[in-house]
This record gives sequence, structure tokens and C-alpha cells, in this order.
Amino acid sequence: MAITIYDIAKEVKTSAVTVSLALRNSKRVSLVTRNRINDTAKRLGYQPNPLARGLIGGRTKTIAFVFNFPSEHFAHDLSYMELFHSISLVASSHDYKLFVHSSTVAKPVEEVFADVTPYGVDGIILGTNITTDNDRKSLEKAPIPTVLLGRDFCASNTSCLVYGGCEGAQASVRHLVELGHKRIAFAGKNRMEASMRRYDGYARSMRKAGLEINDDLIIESDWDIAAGEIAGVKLARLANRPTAILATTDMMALGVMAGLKEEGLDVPKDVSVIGFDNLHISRYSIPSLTSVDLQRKLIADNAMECLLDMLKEDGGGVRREVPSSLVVRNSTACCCD
Amino acid sequence: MAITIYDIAKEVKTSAVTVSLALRNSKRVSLVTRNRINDTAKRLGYQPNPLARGLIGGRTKTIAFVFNFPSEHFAHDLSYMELFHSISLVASSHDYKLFVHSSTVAKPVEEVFADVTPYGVDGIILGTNITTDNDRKSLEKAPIPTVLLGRDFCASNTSCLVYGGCEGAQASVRHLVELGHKRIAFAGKNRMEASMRRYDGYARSMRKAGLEINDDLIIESDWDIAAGEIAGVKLARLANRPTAILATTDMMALGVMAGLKEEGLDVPKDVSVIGFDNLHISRYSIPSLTSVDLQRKLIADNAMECLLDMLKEDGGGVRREVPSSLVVRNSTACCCD
DNA sequence: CTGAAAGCGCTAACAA
DNA sequence: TTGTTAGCGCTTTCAG
Repeated sequence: MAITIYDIAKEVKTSAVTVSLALRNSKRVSLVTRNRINDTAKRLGYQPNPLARGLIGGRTKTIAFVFNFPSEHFAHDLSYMELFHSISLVASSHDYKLFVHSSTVAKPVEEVFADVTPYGVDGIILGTNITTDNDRKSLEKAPIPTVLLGRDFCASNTSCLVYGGCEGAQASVRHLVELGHKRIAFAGKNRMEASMRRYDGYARSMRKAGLEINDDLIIESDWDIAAGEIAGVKLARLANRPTAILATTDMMALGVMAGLKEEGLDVPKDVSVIGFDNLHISRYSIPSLTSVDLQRKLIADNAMECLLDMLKEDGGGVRREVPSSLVVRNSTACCCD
Repeated sequence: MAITIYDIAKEVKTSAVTVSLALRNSKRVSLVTRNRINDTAKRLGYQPNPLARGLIGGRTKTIAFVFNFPSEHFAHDLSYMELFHSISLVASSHDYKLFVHSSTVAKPVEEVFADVTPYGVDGIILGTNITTDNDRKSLEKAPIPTVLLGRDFCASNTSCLVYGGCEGAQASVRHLVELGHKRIAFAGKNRMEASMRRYDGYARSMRKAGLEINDDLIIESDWDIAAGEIAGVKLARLANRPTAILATTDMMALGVMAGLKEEGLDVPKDVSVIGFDNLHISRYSIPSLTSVDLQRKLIADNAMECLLDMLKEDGGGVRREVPSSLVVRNSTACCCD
């Protein structure tokens, strides 16, 4: 059996309560006994029992990471995977453990809360779409501190992290314009909040540069690698084809490059391609992919910070923007048109 | 507050104990009351409290998924990511939740147990290397049911799943031999158990086919994409270069293809390449990659089954082999030499 | 067949 | 400053 506060109490000849207080550094315990208790705790290798703590509503040093999207996407969504990785590292550096919750289908947020809270997690880092008013209502009265990833919505107990939206797309368009491109396509527009933000940045920058947004050059689609391939082929076959393509994700961009290649076009000579996410593998594609880096380490740090802040004192949810940055590689070049 | 057995007891006008028994379908409770209890439980939306159960050493319906390798690998090891995904789906289909534990460094197995057991998990699905005798000893007296992924070691409370080793490599070599290849390289030999098994299969099949194993054609290295690129370049520059390359992982294979390309060689015209893992993205590389499919769904099912078996009655650990299968795509072709 | 009592490890409230 | 009591939700033991 593991060491409990009773074992320590017996050793130090005091009561369990005193031990409990001392271990949490309460000043109600004299410094001498506090030290004695902490020393023997260390000596005996005491570890608090998170289950017992959780049972009485205390902290368990556990955070739920919830991926509330249709499950087929999970493994394939490398962006989330890498984000998950960053978060797991940050969490463990703060001595928190991650409780992962992913289901086969996207659920109402309310159900997510119901699924997760019985396990006594201290907070939730939540990747989800907010589709209904009910979702919004659930988030407004979140039962435990919640941090939303990439969604712009905060409330008394839910913070949000906004990243990689508008400004990443703007930087991309700017980069392409500087390279002399005019016919710039946008591949992977859809109803996802992230896609919409990216499209928004694209549209704004196009207008600012005095370029027209041609409907033929806007591909509405999913944003996985397969959709990218289709988009690449489609754009390649246009009479008036684009000289550059902005894809909503790196995966999509990889697919786009494949599609272009199938149609006999060379990246970046004939067409420049930019992705979004800066996945680990994007450095290694051929050609290596120019991409908007979401800065996952920063996102992870911010998520953890938000959570710890909310946990410390109910300061309420906050909104934070995490900047992204364009990483230029070999899939973009001067426009030769 | 959530519904407890006391709430149900009050409704049905009986005691909490009876409710507890009834909910677990004990025959010590009469069928009538049992039904009444189960009905009202359902009606009130009762969910057992896993923390309370865990506290008294009972089942929490929680499994730890442990990735005990240096953390930088985690996000980049797509193979494990996809496996993790499969396992999370299978777990949730059995109504289990996953508790994920990954640290920055690979720890002794004993510490892994110490880290994870306080949370009351029912079992562990463990990805780890077994490097020391201490690790072996720890696994021999595993405190809770444990399933080892891809390691060949079982004991009273630890099962193991062996997969994608020898036989996958053999199928690959056979395939290449049938295509007329003779100078077949092996890239990514190292001390990892999986690599050794794969190399073993390679060597056996080469011998069986009457082909010599040329030391120049064996690349000892890590098996990530960067190492693959280096290996590809190296092999391309050999005076007597191989006509086919077996890589220990898909990532490595992708790197190898990049390296070959840099050296002006075409895959599969000049060189055939085979990977190991059959990652989701490998379908989309250019050319699409021939690869050994580990059949993660099967692995996940088996892991869960092993765990449930051990949980049911202490039947002791078992060893299971999970077959893999070669998926032929466009990175392999007839030898034109 | 059913129930009362005790305890898992911890902490909040109250007493000394 | 320290200790006692009670209770979180559940299950095991033992008594009715």
C-alpha cells in the first residue's frame, strides 16, 4: 500500500489533519512541526492520493484534453496531434496529468462536460466546434475551468485562445504579392471557424493589394489531403489558372501539390503553394512547404497559463491571441507570368 | 450534484447497499427490486462515481496509455499517434476512458507504474523499451494488468503484443525479389527491438532467396525522416548502388525517397522503396509508398481484449502475435538493371 | 433476501 | 497551535 497521511502522522506522533495542513504549508501549523512533517513525508516517499482528493471536490492535478470532432479526423489531424503533444509536455512540466477524451462523434458541449467531470479533472482544454446555442449556453456555465482552442468565445469560466487566423493568411498573401503574384487562389474554404478566419485574412489582403477575388479561384471543400489533391487538379485545369495557391492546412497543401504535379505543373516554378500549420513533416515535403507556423509551444503555454489562472482565483475567462508566423521554404517563388 | 446510490435508495425505499448490489446485478437481490432499482437508476440518469470506486480499489473504467519514449518523438512518431487513435476508439467502445501519460524522458518502468497507479487506472497499455533487468523485474510484478506494445515479454500480470516484425520484412523482400531485385538495401538498422526484428526478417529472406547481404547496403541509423534523407543520399552515391531499399519506417522511407530524388534518381524507375507502418499519409506521397501495414485496428482490439481478459480473471499474461500485411503501391517496380 | 456498520484517503468545520 | 468529528460515494463484511 502507498504511504498515507496517517502513516506520517504516526511517525511524527501527531494527527492526520495536522499532516494534511502542514503538507499544504498552512501557517496554522508551527514551523517546527511543519518541517518535521514535510521531512518525513519526503523520507517515506509520500504521494497524495488524487482519488481521495477528487472525491471531496479537491484538486486532482489532472486536466482533460478533449478532442470533440468526428474521430476519424483525430489521428489524421496532425495539427491537433502536435498541439496535443505540446500541451502534454507543458502540463507535465506543471505536474499535471492529462486525461484524454475523444469519442467517435462530435457531441454537444454539455455532454462533454458530463463525460469528463465525474473523473474529477481540474479543468478542460477543449477542441470543439460551437455549433448550437446550447453549446454556447453550456460554455457560459462551464462547471470547471475550460480553455477553448482556436474558438473565439469566452465566459465566466471559459477562456479562449485565438490563433493562426486572419493575420497568418494576411502574411501569406503579402508574401505572395511581394513575389509578384496576382492570381492567388484559396483552397479549402468551409464553415469551420478557422477556415473562415483564414479566408477572411485572405480576402482582406487581396483587397488591400488591389487584387480581385475571383470565384473560380476559391475552392470550397474539406481540408484534408484528399480534398487538396482534388483542388490541385481542379485549379491546374482552369483556363486562367492561378500562379499561387493558399491552402487552409498543410495537409491540404500537400494534396494540392500532388494534384498540381499530376497535371504536369511544377511547384514552385509554375505555381507557388502555401500551407497553414507548419507541421513537422512539411519541412520534408518536396519541395519543402512554405507555411504559417501556429507556434504550438506558445499555444500550449498560454492554455496552461489560462487554466492555472482560472484555477487560482476565479478571475473569469479571458481571451488571448497567440501570434503565428510565416515560415518561408521552397514551395513559393517569384511569379514568372 | 450528481445522482448517487443514496438518491436511488431513497426513491426505491431501500438501502444504498441493496442499490449497489442491484446495479451490479447481484443475485442476492430479488429480481423485482433489482428491476425497480435499475429502472429508477436509468430514470434518474445515475452514473457511478469512478473516484469513489477507485478509492476503495475498485474499477474506474480507466486505462492508462503510456508513451515511455523521449518526448520529442511523440508528436513525430505518427505510427504511435495512429495506434493511440485506434486504441482510444476501441477503449471508448468498451466504455473505458484513456489516461495519457507521457513524459519528457523515457523512465524506468517501475517509475511508470508509480506515476500511474495512484490514479486508480484499471490497466496500462504500455509503449516502452525494456532496457534494464530492473525493467524486466518491474514488469514481472506489474501491480496492475499491463499490455506491452511491440515488445516480446510477458509475465503473470503483463501481456504482450508482437507485430510487424520479421514477417512484414519477409513479405517485403519476397515482393522485391519477385520484381527481380537483387541488391536490396536495409535502411534504419538500430538497437530498437522493432528494428532488430525487421532486420532479422530481411536477413532471413535474403538468405533464403540466395542473395548476399552486403554491409554497404545496411544503413545503421535512427529511423526518422531526416535520417532517411541522409540514408537515401548515401545509398544513391554508392558505386554499386542498390536497386531497392527497405526502410524501417514510413517516415524513414519518405526521407529516403527525398534523398534519392536529390541525387537525381527516380522512384520507382531507378530504385524501389518500401516502408513500414503504412501511415495515413503514405498513400499520398509521390510516388505513393509501398508499405507494411501494421493493422492498428487489430492491434488495438487485441490490446483491449488482453486487458479485459486479465481484468476478468487473473489468467496471467499472454503473448499474441498480430499479423501485418504488405500494401503494394507505386514506390516499387520491376528491376530494370 | 435485505440492511447496518465500517472504511478507502483526504479535508472542512468545529472544538480544545 | 493542534486534534476530533464527519463526510465525499462506493463496496465489503457481517448481522438480521
